[in-house]
Amino acid sequence: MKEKLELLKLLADETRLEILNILLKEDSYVEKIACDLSLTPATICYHLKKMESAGVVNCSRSQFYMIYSLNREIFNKPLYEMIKKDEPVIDTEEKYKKEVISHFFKYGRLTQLPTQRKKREIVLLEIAKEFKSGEKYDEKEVNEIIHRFHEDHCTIRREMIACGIMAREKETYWLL
Amino acid sequence: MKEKLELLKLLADETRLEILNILLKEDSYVEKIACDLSLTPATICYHLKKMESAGVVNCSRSQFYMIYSLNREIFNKPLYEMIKKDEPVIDTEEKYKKEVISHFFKYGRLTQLPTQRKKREIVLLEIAKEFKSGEKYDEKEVNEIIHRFHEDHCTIRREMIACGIMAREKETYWLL
DNA sequence: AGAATGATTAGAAAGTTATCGAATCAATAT
DNA sequence: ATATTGATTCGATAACTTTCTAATCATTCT
Repeated sequence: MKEKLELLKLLADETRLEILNILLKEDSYVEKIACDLSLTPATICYHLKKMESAGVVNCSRSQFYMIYSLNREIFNKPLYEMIKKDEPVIDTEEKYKKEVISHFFKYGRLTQLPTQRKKREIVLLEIAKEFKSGEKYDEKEVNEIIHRFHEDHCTIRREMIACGIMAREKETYWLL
Repeated sequence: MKEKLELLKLLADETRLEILNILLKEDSYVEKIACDLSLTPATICYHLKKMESAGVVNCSRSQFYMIYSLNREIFNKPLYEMIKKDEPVIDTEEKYKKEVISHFFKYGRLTQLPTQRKKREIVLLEIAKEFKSGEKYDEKEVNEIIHRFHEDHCTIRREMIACGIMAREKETYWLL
């Protein structure tokens, strides 16, 4: 998206449009363009460098001169393509997680602990979001939090440890 | 050309692109857009009015709200169309004149006086360019000038009068 | 090597534009 | 009528961009 905006900004300048129209006819070089447009070479150089770094023009040295040429492919897109925001990339993994979660949770409660290991992990990680990373919890606190999701807090607590989501030492639990 | 530049300038702004993408999804109104983008209504209004006057969006009132919508046709052009300078309009009349002139003149001399009235007039007007408007010429001078184009200066001089390109009073000639 | 030529960069000045808060306008509802 | 709600306009400010001059760089020619 950012790149599209940059390209539009490049094109939205009278001098640069003039330069592009010159290059549309034939390749040219800094001094010549400067002369054509009655501007200083410094100014033309400024614009050409800007456009070069955006890939709009290319340049190559020939003897004394830096010959600039158009990268014409860029202009084939319809204008529509230039304004349309790219869709946020759909992460299939993320999508799958959402499906699993919406399948096993109803009204914020876990309906049943999945038997498939992968799904179970997703569900447990969802519950684990209720714990703060770095904080210590005693067993009673852990049970209370888990209980908000499901009756059988013992099984789930045990699974948390088994999956390596939480760790325990004596009576203290924390997120890994 | 100017209009194209104006349109490009309109599109080359992050906020306006955001607004356009909102309108791409559905029509909306000032306050809503302002809220979506975390900007003040004044700012959104500024952009919308700018785009409206360029014909990019349309607006219509509905109850309390000014509903803005996209004018989608604008975005169908390829980007190429946006940068290319419009060709200077080819005047077919002018083109025809050039053809006639290049057909009847060789190396600056009139090869033959066209018989077709229209063509004859074009040729005569071409010769008439050698005379200064507002200046008086005697017959000798007129003949001399015409002679540069053709042997038969008498016929041509007479035709000049007949076609209403020059006028004569006694021995004096002038351009009309 | 050094002179010449064209390109590039840096820094400064001038112009343009996006944004906001405040004031005003326009339509609706009480 | 008057209060309310949303839209618009105005004036000020801050940020950005174009352009220039002057200095520097890179290549070619003598």
